Amino acid sequence: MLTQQTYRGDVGAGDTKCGQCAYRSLCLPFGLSERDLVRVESAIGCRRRLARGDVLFYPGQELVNLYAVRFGHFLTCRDDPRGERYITAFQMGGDLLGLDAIANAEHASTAIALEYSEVCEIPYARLQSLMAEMPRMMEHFLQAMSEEILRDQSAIGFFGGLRAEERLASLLLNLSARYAMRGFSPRRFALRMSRDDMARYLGLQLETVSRLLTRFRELGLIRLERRELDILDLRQLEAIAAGAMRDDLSHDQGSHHASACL
Amino acid sequence: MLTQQTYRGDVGAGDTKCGQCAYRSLCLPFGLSERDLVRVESAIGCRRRLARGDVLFYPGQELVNLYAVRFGHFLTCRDDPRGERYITAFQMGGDLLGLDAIANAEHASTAIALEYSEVCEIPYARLQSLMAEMPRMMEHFLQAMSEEILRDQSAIGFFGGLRAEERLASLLLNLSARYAMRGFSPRRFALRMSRDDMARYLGLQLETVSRLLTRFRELGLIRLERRELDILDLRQLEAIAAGAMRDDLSHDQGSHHASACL
DNA sequence: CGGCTTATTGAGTGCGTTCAACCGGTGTGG
DNA sequence: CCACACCGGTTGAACGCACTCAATAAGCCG
Repeated sequence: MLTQQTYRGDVGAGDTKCGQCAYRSLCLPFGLSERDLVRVESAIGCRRRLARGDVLFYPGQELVNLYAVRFGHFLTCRDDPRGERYITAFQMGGDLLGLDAIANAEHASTAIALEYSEVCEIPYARLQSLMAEMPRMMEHFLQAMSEEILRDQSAIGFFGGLRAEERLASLLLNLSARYAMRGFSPRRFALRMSRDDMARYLGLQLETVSRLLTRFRELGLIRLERRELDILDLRQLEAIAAGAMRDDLSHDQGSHHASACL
Repeated sequence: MLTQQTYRGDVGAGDTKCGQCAYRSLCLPFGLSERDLVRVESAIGCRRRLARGDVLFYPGQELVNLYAVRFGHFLTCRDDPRGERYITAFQMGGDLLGLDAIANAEHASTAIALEYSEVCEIPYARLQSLMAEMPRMMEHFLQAMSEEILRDQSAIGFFGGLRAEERLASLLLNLSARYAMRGFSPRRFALRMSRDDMARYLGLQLETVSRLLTRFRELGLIRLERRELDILDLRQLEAIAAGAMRDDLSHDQGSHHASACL
């Protein structure tokens, strides 16, 4: 695994410009005028396609490009002090990758495609000069970095204080909300990552994740086949994530009385 | 607690400029020429002093200033989905506060002084225009934000995969390294935060932290009286943080054979 | 089909929590 | 001055969640 081969090509032409991109309102061009949009487009390099398992960048690699996901999914991971791999985030269309590389001019984490995916290469040097010329652009980029900080800090909270079931519910809800923001169904989507990936993201063991998914299914909160997910009771999933019924949930299945708490 | 009263004053004059600041090489002015330094100084607002327990900013507060710690210590905290408070970081001299506020133009966390402290107010609007004029300045600020991302992501790793003893060792070593970077002793310093603060940072219970500190003391790794810390065996503390002797450490005190592993 | 990866399920253990008592220092008021 | 309360910290005992080890099942691909 972790092969480095990448599919480069199909780059030319104008049908892949930001103006036509599905994630225009989420990605870098967010809130820019038509005129500024053109300048952003000019700063963006070529597209790059990756197959499932391909590595987009790895720790120690010199920072040349940042990346924006055009389609597909990624995960970014690192090693803890013990050498164990953990996952810092899952990325989908419109998300930026590589922001943690700016500190030391080299990437600090590994980014791996979870499926056939495409990214826009954003040469960091060009981005810098663009930001120097366009305060609006700079501000937006700063916001994007700040959002990354917010996300990471939230993750710290999850792993510190929350139980396994609360963490998993949080992850499902997080994915759901992000798909909703992108115009997809918040109730029905595929989990692109393996159980092990989820576990490494949540700070759990894959067995625990598997067991919890089973329990959620038994409780009628979700329907799940392979990696195809249906969220049947979003409210209750939110209640679990919020830590309601800390004792309740243990094993009493079917009572469903907790939904009255909302 | 959490009183809002702050001691404002003693602002005037030039003896508090960046050029003379002890943390000049760590803080915003890092790597700037003398000429640029003056411009940075002009952008920095007044100093502000806080007593132990004072709140510097709180969630929802409009982003007006970022802050740099001149002396003293702070913690920044938030509430997890369950309403439980957790601590995202401890800040000391030269550290920046408030970077997570840029995303939504309002602060997302609470910053509390751990002792009598002073900060520089950095009006964000002025900082923005300054960055637009000085690419060097912008780059450095982006690096600072990226570093924050790196720190937060490392924290995620700690809480996901590490044991209680490994987390605590990591915290002590982290503080040690940061004091060393500031010219203080890496082996002898005071823990400015309570056991409960440490616990809320590490995702543990305060009882667990207390027990572990006791064990570290019994193992001869540290000397600890009240909050005064002496690190006696830095190597072994590093070994623990790295997860060496996962089984070893359990209860066999005094054998010290693990130091041979290095 | 066999070989491999991914996922599920079971049984037992252990780490950290939880509840609770106790201790030392500090400040306060009688 | 001492008695008292209070806060922060330490220590003890028992419980329970999630881990660990292990076996089985289900897809996927050659």
